[in-house]
Amino acid sequence: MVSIKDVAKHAGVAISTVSKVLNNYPNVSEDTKKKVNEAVKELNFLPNSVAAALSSKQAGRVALLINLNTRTQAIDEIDMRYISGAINKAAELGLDVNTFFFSMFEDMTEDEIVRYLCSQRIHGIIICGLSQNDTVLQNILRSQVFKAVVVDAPIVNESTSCVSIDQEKAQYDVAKKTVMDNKCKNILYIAGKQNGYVTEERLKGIRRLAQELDMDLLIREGEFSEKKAREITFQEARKRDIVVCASDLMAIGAMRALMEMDIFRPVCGFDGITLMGYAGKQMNTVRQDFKRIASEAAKELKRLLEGGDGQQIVLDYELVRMKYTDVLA
Amino acid sequence: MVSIKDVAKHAGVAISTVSKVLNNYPNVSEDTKKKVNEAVKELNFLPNSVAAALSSKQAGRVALLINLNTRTQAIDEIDMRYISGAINKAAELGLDVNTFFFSMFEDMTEDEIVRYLCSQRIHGIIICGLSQNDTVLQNILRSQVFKAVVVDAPIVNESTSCVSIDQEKAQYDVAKKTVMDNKCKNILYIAGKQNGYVTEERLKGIRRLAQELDMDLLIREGEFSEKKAREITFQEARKRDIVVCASDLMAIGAMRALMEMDIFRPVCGFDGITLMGYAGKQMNTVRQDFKRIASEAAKELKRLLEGGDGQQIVLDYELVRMKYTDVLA
DNA sequence: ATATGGTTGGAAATCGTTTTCCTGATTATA
DNA sequence: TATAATCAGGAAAACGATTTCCAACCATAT
Repeated sequence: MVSIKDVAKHAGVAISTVSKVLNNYPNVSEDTKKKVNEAVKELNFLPNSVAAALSSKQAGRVALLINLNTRTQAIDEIDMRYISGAINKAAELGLDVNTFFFSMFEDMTEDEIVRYLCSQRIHGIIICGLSQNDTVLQNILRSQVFKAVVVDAPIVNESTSCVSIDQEKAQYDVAKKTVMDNKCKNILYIAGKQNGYVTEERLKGIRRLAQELDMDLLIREGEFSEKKAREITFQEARKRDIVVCASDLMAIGAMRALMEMDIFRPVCGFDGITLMGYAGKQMNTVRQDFKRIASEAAKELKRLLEGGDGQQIVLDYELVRMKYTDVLA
Repeated sequence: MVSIKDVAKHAGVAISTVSKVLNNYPNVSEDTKKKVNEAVKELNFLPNSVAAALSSKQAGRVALLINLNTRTQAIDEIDMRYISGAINKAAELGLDVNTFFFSMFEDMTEDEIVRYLCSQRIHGIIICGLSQNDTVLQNILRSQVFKAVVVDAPIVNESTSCVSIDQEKAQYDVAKKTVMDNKCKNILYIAGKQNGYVTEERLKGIRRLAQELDMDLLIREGEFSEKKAREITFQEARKRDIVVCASDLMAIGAMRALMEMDIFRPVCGFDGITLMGYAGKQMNTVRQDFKRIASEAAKELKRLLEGGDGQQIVLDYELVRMKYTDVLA
């Protein structure tokens, strides 16, 4: 393997000069720059990133922590968007990404996790799917050992940023649109899982809507489960004008139940996953651009690593109506 | 950051001794081992993996190359299983994994890709989704610069292994079962994409079946597209007893078409993705354990990196019948 | 002609390990 | 008892970059 030393010899300059050229330092004449660059070309030299990392100590190594949804593979799509968004952007920014899953740390203590990540020379992390009761990771973030960007959890401090859409407003918007279009008088809301940040925000949204329109609002906890939503729908939907769900998966469960009950109720979901196209009937939902979210997270992490302060980033969403022909495009 | 030097000083031994203890070398007395381990504990020392990698040169760094399906996010599930399977296993084996997507290399030449991976100090790669006409990557494999394991492509040489199920037999099996159960006389086969390895193998399988049972076989190319399969079904299914598809996604397209035509034909798919549960009707399919496939690939790569020779690995599959209630479990 | 200041490029230290020798000391063998 | 063989542990040279510091050089101002 050809090293910087070989390049230096071949170009007839010192090692340090080569390094300077490679890293665009000032104080190098155009002349020597050219000599070095030629030598690099001729010898087919590529810098050893490991050595560079060791030497410069700012490795730019980043961990992508994904809380793989274990509930159903039907929504792998979301995790996949997170992963591809983060990895692509990070590569573009010259960050070296290692992907991990929460499950790997399941039975580790805070200390062990920190030690493990440190031994991997991780300096920054992107966290997708952190739940409010995951105290272990929360403590790690609080300790500020790492620069971090959290998706969909409201954690901001000196070295931690978060990125998300406005969950409250999105829930309000999609429900309002559906209610208006269908002239509903009361609402069945199938919420997410207790204590989750997005669950709470979306609840606020639907409550605001109900209050504003002076509608009766029945809230049941669906735990983001298709099955649970299905059951709740069987129990409650007859007496209700609309079923608003805190996730697409639950919306699908609700819709199938309604079809089996052979009654019509408008249903709206949240997320905008492809599976919505297969639900049998059209539904309104909030399309989140998960790829963009992760990509922004990567960008933000880069900023933090370069010394920026933590902040909250809020991204757009889109109200859409999903049907089978969409997925055929 | 506390280094091996500090540990050595604290334990009253030489740096090399600490290193030996850490790496379980022989020729260290229990006594000094204990001293060193205590020092490690007390100082909360964790080895710098970057320095270790630089020094030992056998970084064990591995690239996971995923050819993200761009067709539809409905089958992200497959890529996700590949990723989680490979990453989890690799972590367990102590391999350091970097995930890349084919799209990143789209407009790079062979040389550039090799150079890029080398600069990342990648020694081994796992490739998922390599197509037969991707000559760039094929050449890289042929050049044997890297140890590699390829999923679903029959490439074996000194430093390359492949892992896959027996595609031919699986297609034969699932089609035979469906044909038998429904007493069909002729077959509409919706094939994959021309020149693909799995496409060819599955074709062999269905041909063998047709020949063996002396059935008429109409083959149309579905290109793994739901839409295409849908169109083909509209055109051809009326005159046929069964629709055998080379992928679940196509099977879903076919099934929806049949439902719209309001005729019944048995349909069978291939892959075993969750989406099958949402198709509306039950279908037979071949369940591939993608996670296991990737996990075996990681294990095999480790073996190659340790000097083993390339080989072909064939894994099991399972015939299943998928329905909506399955996905609710 | 000398002092001053700004470029340019090289020498050498450094990052934190691994690994190769090498030296004593201890044990086994003849 | 002499000699060989084994073993524990240390010194120092890698690994391949980055970075600091310094010397040499040139131009400009005095």
